[in-house]
Amino acid sequence: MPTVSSEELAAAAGVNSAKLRKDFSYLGSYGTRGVGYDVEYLVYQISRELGLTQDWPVVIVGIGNLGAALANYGGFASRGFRVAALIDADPAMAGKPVAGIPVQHTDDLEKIIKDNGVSIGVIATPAGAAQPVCDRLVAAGVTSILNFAPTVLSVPDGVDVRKVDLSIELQILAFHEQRKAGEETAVETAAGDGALPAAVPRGAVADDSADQGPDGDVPAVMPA
Amino acid sequence: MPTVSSEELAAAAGVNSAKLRKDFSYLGSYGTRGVGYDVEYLVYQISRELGLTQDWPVVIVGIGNLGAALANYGGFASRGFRVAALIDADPAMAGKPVAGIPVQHTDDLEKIIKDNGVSIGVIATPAGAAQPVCDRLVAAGVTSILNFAPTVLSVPDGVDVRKVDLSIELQILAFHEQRKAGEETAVETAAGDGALPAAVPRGAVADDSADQGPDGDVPAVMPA
DNA sequence: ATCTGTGAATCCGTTCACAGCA
DNA sequence: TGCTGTGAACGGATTCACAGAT
Repeated sequence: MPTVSSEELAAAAGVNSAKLRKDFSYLGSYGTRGVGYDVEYLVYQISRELGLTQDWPVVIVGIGNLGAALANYGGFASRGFRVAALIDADPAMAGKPVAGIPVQHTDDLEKIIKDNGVSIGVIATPAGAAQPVCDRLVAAGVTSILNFAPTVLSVPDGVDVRKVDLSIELQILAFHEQRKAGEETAVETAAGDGALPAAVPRGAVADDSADQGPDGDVPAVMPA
Repeated sequence: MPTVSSEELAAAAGVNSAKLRKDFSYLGSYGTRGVGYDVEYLVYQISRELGLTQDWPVVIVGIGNLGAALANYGGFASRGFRVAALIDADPAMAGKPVAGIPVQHTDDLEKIIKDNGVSIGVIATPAGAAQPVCDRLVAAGVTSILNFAPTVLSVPDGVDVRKVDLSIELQILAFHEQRKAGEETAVETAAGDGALPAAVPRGAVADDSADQGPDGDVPAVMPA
């Protein structure tokens, strides 16, 4: 398939074709009227815009189960990420290879960051260690942090943090699950008060919309 | 602190106080004019609405590094989730305890689901195994699936899927990182063409806004 | 005839601003 | 006086609809 129409792509992505065309138009005019988009060219342009054509060295700090899972995760390499180093505070881990990469000790964190020109760090430590590790990463020059620890990190301006809370995704599922259950029996919302005025406009569950995944149909209020 | 104002909560959450009040109002009138919201009561009401007061048994299928990390994750229990079973296809794993729970073999999947009344399943298998596992979970009665495998699952109507792609969060960071770098030197966007018309309205990076985490400032187009 | 690119219209979430209650 | 609850105003994002290109 050398070419795709906005219609086809939109269906695959679960969005309106006009939106897709408008979004693409912000990147430039990469389509051909009457034909569609050249797949290979489009992939290249989007990859470039997203930064996938660059090489991003990352370090993973905290090599427990999760850190090891991340180190082994195949999806990184294919997206332009290179695991430059694994770092752990446990001296017993030092030198032990995980996913083919020897674990290094936290003592050398600053040197590792600088030697590899790392600007993105992944924190997979226990909650207590996260903020100190974060501070050291930032001091050493890291400006983007992916945080898996269940803590909200504070960082100076100019540093990006994204927090991944594995249980939030489950919560979202449970929330919908609860609604599905509530559908069968009439209301039965709670104890005292009457039925809710409107609560969550409804739709999310039934309106399938190939959504899968973070972003979308999530209430905005909810502290990070 | 027995009571909070919408102003305080809004500041903590990084949103506008009017939005917070309006959102809360969808759940009912749980505040007191001139005073604020009773913290304990509010926590209870929100917990109930989100389904945190219920007990949600979940199964985790695929006990590799990631599955083990999830099984050990402390955040689940505190949010009302209970890991009812761990399931893996490797016979050698069977019986071995992970996070204090013995791993069971895939052969017993259907029975496990039914015996425990599980409606939420977590898939942490390799990509190839995900769809078959998903099909079996759904056939056995699971109606919500959290998918960590790098595959888009197809499920019948009425089943919710959320896909967590660990590398997407990294991509988002890299995207911002790229923009930060581009800021210093003038344009230098790419090779051939001129500057982009508008691309991503700008703001996301500088406008801190205690954002941390999924949802928010993510381009909507991007197939799950 | 087909499918892109985009101004115009529309929709919807956010914010304003204030009436109402404690 | 202080702060909630909410109708009305606003503004950005989505969708419509069609001119323009192949």
